[in-house]
Amino acid sequence: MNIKFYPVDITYSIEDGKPLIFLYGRTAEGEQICVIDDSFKPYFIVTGKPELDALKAVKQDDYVVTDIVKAKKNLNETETDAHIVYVNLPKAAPELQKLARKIKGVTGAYEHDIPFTRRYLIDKGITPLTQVIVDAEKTTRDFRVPCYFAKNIKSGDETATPLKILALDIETYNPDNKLDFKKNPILMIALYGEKFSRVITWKKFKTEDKTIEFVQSEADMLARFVELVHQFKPDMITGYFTDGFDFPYIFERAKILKVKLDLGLDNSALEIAGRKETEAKIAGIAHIDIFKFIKRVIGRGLKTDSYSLDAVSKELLGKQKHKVDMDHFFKVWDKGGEELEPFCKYNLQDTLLTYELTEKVLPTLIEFVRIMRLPPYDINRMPYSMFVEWYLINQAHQRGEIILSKPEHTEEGERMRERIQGAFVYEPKPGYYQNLVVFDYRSLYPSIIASHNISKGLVNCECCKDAPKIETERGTFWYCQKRKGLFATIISDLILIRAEVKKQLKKKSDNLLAARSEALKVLANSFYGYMGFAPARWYCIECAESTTAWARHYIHKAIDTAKEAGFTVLYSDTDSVFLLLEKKTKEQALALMDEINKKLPGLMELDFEGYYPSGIFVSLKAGEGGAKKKYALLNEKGELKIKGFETVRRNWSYIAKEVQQNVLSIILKENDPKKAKNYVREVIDSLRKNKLEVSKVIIKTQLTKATGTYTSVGPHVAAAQRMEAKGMTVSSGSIIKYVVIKGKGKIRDKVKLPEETSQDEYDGEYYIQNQIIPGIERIFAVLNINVDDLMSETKQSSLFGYEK
DNA sequence: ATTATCCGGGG
DNA sequence: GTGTACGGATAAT
Repeated sequence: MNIKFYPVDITYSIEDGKPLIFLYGRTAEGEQICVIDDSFKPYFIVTGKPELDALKAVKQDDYVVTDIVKAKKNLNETETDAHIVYVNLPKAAPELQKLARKIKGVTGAYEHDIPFTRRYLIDKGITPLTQVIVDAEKTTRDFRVPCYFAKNIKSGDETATPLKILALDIETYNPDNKLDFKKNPILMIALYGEKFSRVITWKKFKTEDKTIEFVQSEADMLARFVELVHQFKPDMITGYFTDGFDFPYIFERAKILKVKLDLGLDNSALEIAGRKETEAKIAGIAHIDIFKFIKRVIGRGLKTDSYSLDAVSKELLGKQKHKVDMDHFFKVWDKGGEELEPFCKYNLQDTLLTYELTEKVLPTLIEFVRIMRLPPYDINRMPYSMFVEWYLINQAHQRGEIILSKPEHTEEGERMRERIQGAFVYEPKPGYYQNLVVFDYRSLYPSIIASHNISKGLVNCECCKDAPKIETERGTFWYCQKRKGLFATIISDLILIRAEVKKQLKKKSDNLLAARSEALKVLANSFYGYMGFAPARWYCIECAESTTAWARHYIHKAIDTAKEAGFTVLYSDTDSVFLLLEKKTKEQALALMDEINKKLPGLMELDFEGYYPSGIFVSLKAGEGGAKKKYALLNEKGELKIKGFETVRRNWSYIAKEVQQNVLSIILKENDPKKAKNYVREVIDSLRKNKLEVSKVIIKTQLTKATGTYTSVGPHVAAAQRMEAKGMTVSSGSIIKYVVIKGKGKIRDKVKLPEETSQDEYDGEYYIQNQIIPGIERIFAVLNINVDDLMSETKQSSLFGYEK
C-alpha cells in the first residue's frame, strides 16, 4: 500500500546484526505512524587504487566489509578514483576506515564520520517535515504507533505539514532560592496544545477551574503526565529551556520516585544526554527547546537583550507572563489552599506563551529543516556554522563531491592560530556635515565568493595562471576559471533561489516565504565565516583571506572612483561608502554608482543606501582621531539614524538619554548649536535646582549574582542590599533601580531607591557630571562648544537669576 | 590589549 | 553515537 506521510523524527537500531531505520511521522490523514527501512547499508569511501582483496578482508571484532563498489567521485573538486566500502554496522565505518588507510594503494578514507540517520536522509533525498511517499506493508511491533515496513520510499509534494504541538512547563518547590533537583519536588506540570490545556498538581484546593487536575502525590503527577502525553499524541513537545531545566528535573525526580518515563513512541524512556549542558530526547517525538532556537537564530533580529520567556513573549507576541510572587511560592504551597490557584494559572500561561512562540517561529525552523535536510530536533540545537556545513554536505553529495572529514584535534589547534586580515575602515574626521549619500555593496562577501569562483579545491590551479589575482599578506591567490567551484556554485544558487523567493513574496506576503528568504540570506552570509572556522570540514584560510582582500579591493575602487569624480569621501567601513555631495547633485552621485557598477564582475552590485541632509561624526574617545561607528544621520523623512551612541543603553538614566537624543536632533534638524547649548544649560540648571522629577534620574542596572557574593559593591549592589533590608527579594538577573542622592562619601553610600527619594534629595551635580556631560561632550567637541565653559556660565546665570 | 572564566535560560 | 556547545560579557593578567 502507498502511504503519504511527514517524518518528524528518525532513529536507528541494530536487529539480527542489521541496522534498521525508523522514521516517525504523521500521515496526510492525521495518523501517527512509524516506517521501518532495512535496506540502507552503512559505508565509507576510499580514494586511490586499492588492492581489493586486501580491502575486502579488513575486519575488527564484529566489524566486517560486506561489499566494495567502484565509483566516480571528486575529491577537492578534482576527479579521483574512489571505492565505496560497505560495512555491516554503522559503527564499523569509523573503525574499519583506520585499517583501510593502511591497505596498499589507498590514498585516503572519507565519509566515516557522518551519523547513520543523517546519512540516510542525505542519500535517500528524504526531508523531514516534508511529504514522503512510501510503498509499505503493515508489520506488528510493540510500539505506541502502527508500524509499516518500507519497500520503496521517495519524497513527495511540498505541502503544509500537519503537526500536533504540545507545550510543557513545570513549577518546583524552591525554598532557599537554589534549584535542587534531588531535594525539592515538582509541584505542578502544565500542558498546552490545540483545544487542550491542563495543570496537574498534588495538593488539593477548592477551585472552579476545570483545567486544574488533582492527583495524590508527585509520583502520581509524573505518571499522569506521561499518560496525558500518550493520549494527546504530539509530534512536537515544546518548552522554554526544557533541555536545561524541565526535562532534566523531571528525569531526576522520576528516578528518585521510581516512575517510568516511557515517553518514546517505541516505548523507550526519556533520555538526558550531555553532562554540562543537557539535552532531552524522546524517540519519535521532536523535542523542541524553543528558547535555544530563538536565542541562536531569531535573536539577532530582536530588540530585547534578555531571552527570558517574559521579555521574548513581550516582543514577539505582545503578551507577558502572569505576575505572581515566585519568591514566596513555597510558603503558599506549604500552607495550601486557594492561594495556589494563581500559581496554576501562572504555570499554564507559561505553556501558552511557549506554544504561541513555537507557532510563531515554526516557519523559520521548518525552512531550516528543509534546506539542511536534518530533523527538527537537530536544527533546534545547531549553531550557524553547522547550518552551512550540513548544507554543504548535502550539496556535495548531490554533486558527486566527496565529503571532507572533520579535522583532527591537532589540525584544529593549528588552524586556531591562523589570523586573517579584516575589513578596510576609512576613518572620518569628526565633524558636522550636510548632504551625504551612502552606498553599500549588496551581500558583499557572498557576491565576491560567487563572482571570483572562490573555492577550496580551486586555489592557484596550474591551468589558469592568467585568472584575476589578489594580493594578500598570505600570498597571491587566484581561482580556476575552467571549473565552477563548490562554494561559488552553492552561493550563486542560494542567491538565485532567494531572488525567486523575494519575487513571490512581492506578489503576496507569506510567513513561510519570508522565513525562507531570511534563512537563505543568513546562510549565504555565513559562508565567509565558515571558511575561516577551525572545526570546519571545508576550512580554507586562503579562501577567507582572498574574500576580505577582494572586499578591500572593491571598497577602495569605489572610494577612488568617487574621488576621481570630484566627491569628498567622508567614511567607509567594510562594504559601505559615505560621500559628501557638496556642490554636486544626487543625480551625479547615482551616475557615479552606475559607473562603478558597470565594471563589477558577476553578481556584485553597489546599492544606493540613502541620502541624508545632515549628519554628525563623533570621536570615540578624546584624543582618538577617528569616529569609527559612532555617528548620527538625519534622513529626508526627518528620522534620526543613530549608530554607536549610548542612547539605547539601560544603565543610563532617562534624562541622559533624552538630552543626548535632543541635542542630536537640534543639531541635525535645525543646525543650531546655540539652541543645543541653551537646552543643555536649562537641563543642567533644573538638575541643580532639583526641578526635574525623580523618575527621570532613575538608573537601572542588572544584578548579575546574589548581593552577598560581590567583592566590590557598586551602587546597584548597594541599592539591592537596601531592597533586601526592606524585605524585598532580589536575585541574580533582577533589574535594580536607584537614585544617587546628595551627601558625602562613595557613590554606593549615596544610593536610595526611587520610591524613597523625594525630589529635592537627588544629587543634581552627580547627574550633570556623570550622566549629562559624558553623553554630550563629544558632540559638543565637534561643534567647538566648551563644556567647562557651559558649566560655569550656568552657575553664573543661576546665581544672578537670568539666562545669558 | 589579550586571555581566561563565567553565564545564560529555568524556580 | 559513523559528531557535539556557543557566543558574549566581564574579570584577571
